[in-house]
Amino acid sequence: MAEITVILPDGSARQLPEGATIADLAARIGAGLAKAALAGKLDGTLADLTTELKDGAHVEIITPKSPEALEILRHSAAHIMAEAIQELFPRAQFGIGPAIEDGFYYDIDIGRPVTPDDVEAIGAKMAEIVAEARAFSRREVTAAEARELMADQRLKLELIDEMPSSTVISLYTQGGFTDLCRGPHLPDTSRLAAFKLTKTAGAYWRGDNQRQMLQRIYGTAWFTQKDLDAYLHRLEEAEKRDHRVLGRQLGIYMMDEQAGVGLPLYLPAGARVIRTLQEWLRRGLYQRGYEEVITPHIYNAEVWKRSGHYYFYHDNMYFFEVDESEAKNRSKLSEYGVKPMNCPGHVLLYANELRSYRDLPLRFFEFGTVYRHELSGVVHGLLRARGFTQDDAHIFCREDQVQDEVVSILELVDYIMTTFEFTYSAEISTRPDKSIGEDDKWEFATEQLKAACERHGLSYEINEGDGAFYGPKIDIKVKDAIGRTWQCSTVQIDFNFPERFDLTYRTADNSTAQPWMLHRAIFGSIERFLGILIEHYAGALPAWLAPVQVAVIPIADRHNDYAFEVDAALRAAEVRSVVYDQNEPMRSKIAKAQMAKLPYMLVVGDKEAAERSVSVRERLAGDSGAQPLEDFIAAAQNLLNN
RNA sequence: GCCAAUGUGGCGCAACGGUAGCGCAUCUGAUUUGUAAUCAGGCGGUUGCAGGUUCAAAUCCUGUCAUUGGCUCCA
Repeated sequence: MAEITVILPDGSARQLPEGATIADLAARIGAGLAKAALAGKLDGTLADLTTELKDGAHVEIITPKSPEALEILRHSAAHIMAEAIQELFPRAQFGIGPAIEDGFYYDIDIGRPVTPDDVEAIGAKMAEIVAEARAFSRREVTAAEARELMADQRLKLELIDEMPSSTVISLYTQGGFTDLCRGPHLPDTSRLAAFKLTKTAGAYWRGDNQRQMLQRIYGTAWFTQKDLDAYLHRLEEAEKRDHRVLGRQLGIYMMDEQAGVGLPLYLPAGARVIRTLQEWLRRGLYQRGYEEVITPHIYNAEVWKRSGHYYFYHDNMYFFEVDESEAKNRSKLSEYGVKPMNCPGHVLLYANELRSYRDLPLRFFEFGTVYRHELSGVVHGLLRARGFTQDDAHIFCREDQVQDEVVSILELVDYIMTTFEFTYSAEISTRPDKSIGEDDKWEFATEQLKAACERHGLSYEINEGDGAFYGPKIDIKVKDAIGRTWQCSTVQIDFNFPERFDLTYRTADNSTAQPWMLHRAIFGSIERFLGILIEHYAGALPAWLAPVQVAVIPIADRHNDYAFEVDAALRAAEVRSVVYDQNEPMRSKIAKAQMAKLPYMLVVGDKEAAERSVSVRERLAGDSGAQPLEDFIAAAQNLLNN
């Protein structure tokens, strides 16, 4: 796109060549508000144009190759796709077709599913439209006129109906296709240089699962073919990092149809990593004044009724009945529910004894394995499973301690995320429509979260109405090595549980008060976090976390004895070591260790056996020469134990 | 749960109406290797499952289960 796009105060856009002047722009606008606003500022090029004009009016300048220009390109691509669909399926109904990250989509209804052949035909038709350089033109109509023009487009009519009848509606037309649209768009279809239709999917109209499912066609669009190729290459690279692929290659976990959907089984390497992560976090939590507890996996249904989960989440929990009568010919059925979270256990522990204000804050943590009957369509490897382990904690504290506790949680989050080289951002979610509790409590809790973020120097965005039903929360989103974001940590303030379970403590003046309760998880789900780590590091976990840290590689069979001696010494020093004693050339063993992404390889041959040394090869740095075995072990202990 | 696509030896793939083939891995033998893959031979599948069409089905149809990509959901 060689044009600068100027979006005028009325929302319409003009494209001018790079290097155009403000006078050129004024000439293109004709009479009207914008021209008046530009009066007296006609000197210079568009680059000199200030976006704030007279009387509060402003223009937006979109330069070539900017993110805004890319969005225009993609939005136009959606219109071009819609035009192609209309030509191929004249009776198609159109929903919405926006630009999205990396591309665009359009929701349509052609009375049947969209097949791969259809997609190919649509892509080919788009190429024709692009080749014909059909101009985009804008015009404005009243809602009534729009209704008339869109008379056979029931989905569009629905959109028009939702706008106030006084709204001026803008329409964009290219070729024979007209769409309701705010714009702006490309000057003509030939500017769509590089695009590809990527996938189809069903999507509910207006995102409402009670309504009709439309067919969604996704595409991606870029300024140049080179950009498109680079994008497709990026996708391939991301696929190679897929934790499900690497999880298999590295022997982390498996799934088995016999076990059930969304229930991973951890292989030795996976178990090692998970236990290492837990042990590391456990040490950090003890240092920070947390106490570990262990609570049941199942509870009598009465507990879930009291907490409200029995009613709120019944379909997403696993309930079962047990006959508890030990006498014959009698039955006494009890209902139990498998825990979908760890809160009730910690609440019961709190209520076990009379608490004093001096006891607070009380911080209970647990690696609690929970089960949630997630919809079959949402399970995804370790990232969304039906069984997973939370690094869960509940902090019971006085009102004046809430903010300090939140700050210290944020500090812990920072320590953990920094360890894994994640950058992260925060969102504060406020009261949803469907929620419980008094306004002043919500307000107090939300203010505490905001104040804690500010004290900690963490900027945040507000996610209006996205809190839990019982309280507001801070969500932490981490950004991985290839720029994707993942939701991990969460801090939630809760006043529902303390109320429902009558939690109290004795105050300094010997009265009774209700504690505040914080829920927090740092990893969120340990297995999910492991999945993210695998993708973040492309399977090459940091040495301290690697399931196997060292491969001892004997050059020939006669070096096996020494290799096992080295292995035993490493194991004695708590280094996770294996011997590659297969009857294979050393080079082949090295290749295998490299592919297993082991951090260290110790090559031992005649020379090493004679002088009791090891030749060290690092996974990334390569061969770094021989050193005495004791030296390597001493260094390894520092390096491999975080 | 909804829409679509896909299920072939442990893993990755081929055959797409004429009763399954390759690579890796595994096993056996040879080889004894100095920093990313030594050679040879062998084993292994009634093509997710259940029906149907056909002289003939991995291949076509129906159902079902699972996986994948989306949608909705995620306490």
